[in-house]
Amino acid sequence: MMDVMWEDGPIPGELGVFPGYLLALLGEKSRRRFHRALEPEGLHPRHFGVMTMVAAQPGLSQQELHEKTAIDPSSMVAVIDELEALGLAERRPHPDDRRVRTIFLTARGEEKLERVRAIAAQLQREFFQPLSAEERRTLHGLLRKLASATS
Amino acid sequence: MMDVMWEDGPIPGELGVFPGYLLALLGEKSRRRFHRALEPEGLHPRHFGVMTMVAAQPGLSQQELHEKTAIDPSSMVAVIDELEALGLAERRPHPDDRRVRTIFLTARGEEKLERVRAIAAQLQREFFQPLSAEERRTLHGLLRKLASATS
DNA sequence: TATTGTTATACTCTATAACTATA
DNA sequence: TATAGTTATAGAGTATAACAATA
Repeated sequence: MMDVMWEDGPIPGELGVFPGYLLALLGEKSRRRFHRALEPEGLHPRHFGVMTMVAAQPGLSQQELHEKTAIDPSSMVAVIDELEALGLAERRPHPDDRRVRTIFLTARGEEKLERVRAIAAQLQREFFQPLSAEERRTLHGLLRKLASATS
Repeated sequence: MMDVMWEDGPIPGELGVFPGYLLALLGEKSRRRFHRALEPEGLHPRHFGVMTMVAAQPGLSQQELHEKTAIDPSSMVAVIDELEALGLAERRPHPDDRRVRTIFLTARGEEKLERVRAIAAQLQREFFQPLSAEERRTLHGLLRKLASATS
C-alpha cells in the first residue's frame, strides 16, 4: 500500500493516493466537459475523433478507423451514418475492393472541424488553467509517454 | 489551436495534442483495468470507493457518501444494498434523525478492503511502470493539483 | 415545505452475435 | 473460408422523476 503513495504523504482513506483514480476522475471530467461543449454543434466527442482521423488521412476505411479510434465496427457505422446525415462526411466505394467504404470529409465537414477544434482548444485552456505553463507542458509530456507506452 | 500544443511539436491530425483527450483515454484504461482486477472479488470500483470512504469516516450517511463520491443517491442505494448483501457493510439508524441511515463496515468488510487495497496498489505499479519513479511522483503531484483545483 | 432514502423508469453507451455482399 | 460493413439486440451504467417517511 505505502509504496504507491508517491506523493508528499498518505491521505488516509482518500482515493487520491491512487494516481489511477485521479486519472479516471479527471479523464471523466474532461470528457464530460467536451461532451457538453460540443452539444450546441450537434456533435459527440466520437464524431470529433473520427473527423480528426479522416482529416489527417482521407480515404481511411471504416475498418481502419475502427482500429485507430477504438470505436467498435458496429458503432462506427452509426457515427459515420450521423456524419453523413449532417453532410459532414461521405462514404465512397473503394476502387479495388467493393466491400470497403472509404471515408472523406465534405467541404462543410472541413469547416466544421476547424470550428470544433477551436472549441476543443479553448476547453483545454480552461481545464488546465490551474497549472502553470511549465506544469502543463510537463503533464502533457508525461501523459503522452504513458499513453504511448501502455499501448 | 497551436497554443494548446504544449508538447514538443504538433502531431497533425492526431488527438494526442489535446491533453484532455489523453486524460480521458488513460483514465478509461485505468478504470477498466481496475474493474477487471476487482471481478474475482465480486466487487465494482464503486464498491471500493464507498468502502474506502466509510473506512475513513465510519457512520457517514448515504447523502454524505453521495456528495463525497459523486455517485448519485439512487445508485448509492444499490451500491450499499450490494455491500450489505455481501456482508461487507451495514446500515444503522441515525440516533437523532430517523430519515438518515449511517453506514459502517463489518469486520468482514474491513478485511476485504485490505485485500482490495493491495490489488489496487499492485495495479498502480503495473500501470505507471513505464514512468520512472521521479516521473510518477511528478505526475501524481500534478494530477492532485489539478483534481483539487477543478473542484 | 424541505430532506433522506427508495423505487421505477428511461436513456446512453457499449458489446455481441448474426446477416449480406463481396473477396 | 475469411473479411467489411451492416443490423438487431441485449447488457451495463447512469440519470431522472416520483414517492414515502420524517423533519
